[in-house]
Amino acid sequence: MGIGEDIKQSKFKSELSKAIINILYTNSWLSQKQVLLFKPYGLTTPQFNVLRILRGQHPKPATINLLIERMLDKSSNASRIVDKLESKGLVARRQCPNDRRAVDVIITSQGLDLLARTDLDMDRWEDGLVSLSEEEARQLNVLLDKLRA
Amino acid sequence: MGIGEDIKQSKFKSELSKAIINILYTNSWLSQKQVLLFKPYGLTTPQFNVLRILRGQHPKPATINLLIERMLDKSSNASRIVDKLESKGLVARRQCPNDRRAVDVIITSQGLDLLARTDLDMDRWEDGLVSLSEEEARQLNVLLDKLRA
DNA sequence: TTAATTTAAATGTCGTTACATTAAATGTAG
DNA sequence: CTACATTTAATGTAACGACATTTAAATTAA
Repeated sequence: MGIGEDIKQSKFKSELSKAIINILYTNSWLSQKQVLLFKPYGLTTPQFNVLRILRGQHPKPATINLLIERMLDKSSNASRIVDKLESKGLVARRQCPNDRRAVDVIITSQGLDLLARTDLDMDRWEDGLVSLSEEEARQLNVLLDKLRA
Repeated sequence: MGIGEDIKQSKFKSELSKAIINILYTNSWLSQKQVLLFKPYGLTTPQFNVLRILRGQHPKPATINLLIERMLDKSSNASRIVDKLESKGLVARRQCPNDRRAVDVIITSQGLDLLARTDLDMDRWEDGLVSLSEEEARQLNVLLDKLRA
């Protein structure tokens, strides 16, 4: 179903303005699916994303600033997301030895375990999105990158 | 700049998983720009979207349910968005004559005026996104629609 | 070295979102 | 008709986000 039927809007000013709405709508569509995916693990999407960044760094720590820099949604509050993850024992905070202002955040083995379990679901979910070929996905990436240029 | 550099992630599991992240990231990029666009008019993005739906219906009214159905982000609370718009005099509520449970929401002339002024800014902003040709935007729409299929 | 500036993270706040519940009107089955 | 279920919108709430402020440490300049 095209974006037109999805939001019941029959005409658009241009393909570009349609594409902008299409991206916002597709984002909402994807996000909704992700929320459902993470919910059984007691994770919100931002929490999941932070955990993934920390796993990418592992065994090196990440500072809060590094988390902010890499988060998809820059506006969310990294400090409080780390609070939540820490209270669940999924990450640990330590004072950064080089710079006492900074905080080293590392993913715990519990955090790694949890992510490992979500991996299976994530893979299954992405495999379910068979509607795009690898080449089409590549093309989509090119166009999105170009849009932001 | 490609998504890889933007979020400092060098490798992705597949082009598809990269595309998913790319959509989420591009959404965040677009949303941020929209927030700045609407701010001078004292509108949030959901408020703006509801106003646009109401203008699309004008002079017919829309029920709350119709707004929910057409909103890009289904999870936001249409009733309270209408509260905000009503308190600013941009929309008006009337009881629906056919069904007394339902509420007819219409955009006021003030609301139409405000939207007319934002139109200029919206056009200018979209015209600023010259990075994609009409054909490329069309292709982007095809790929996004296909992804959601 | 001291004072001023910048940087990192945490916190306070206010509005919004997400989700469940409520209230009222309508629809439906017995 | 009556009772029960469904639908429509509004509301209560707890958590989250956006954004300014604060606190502490590091950097820079005088």
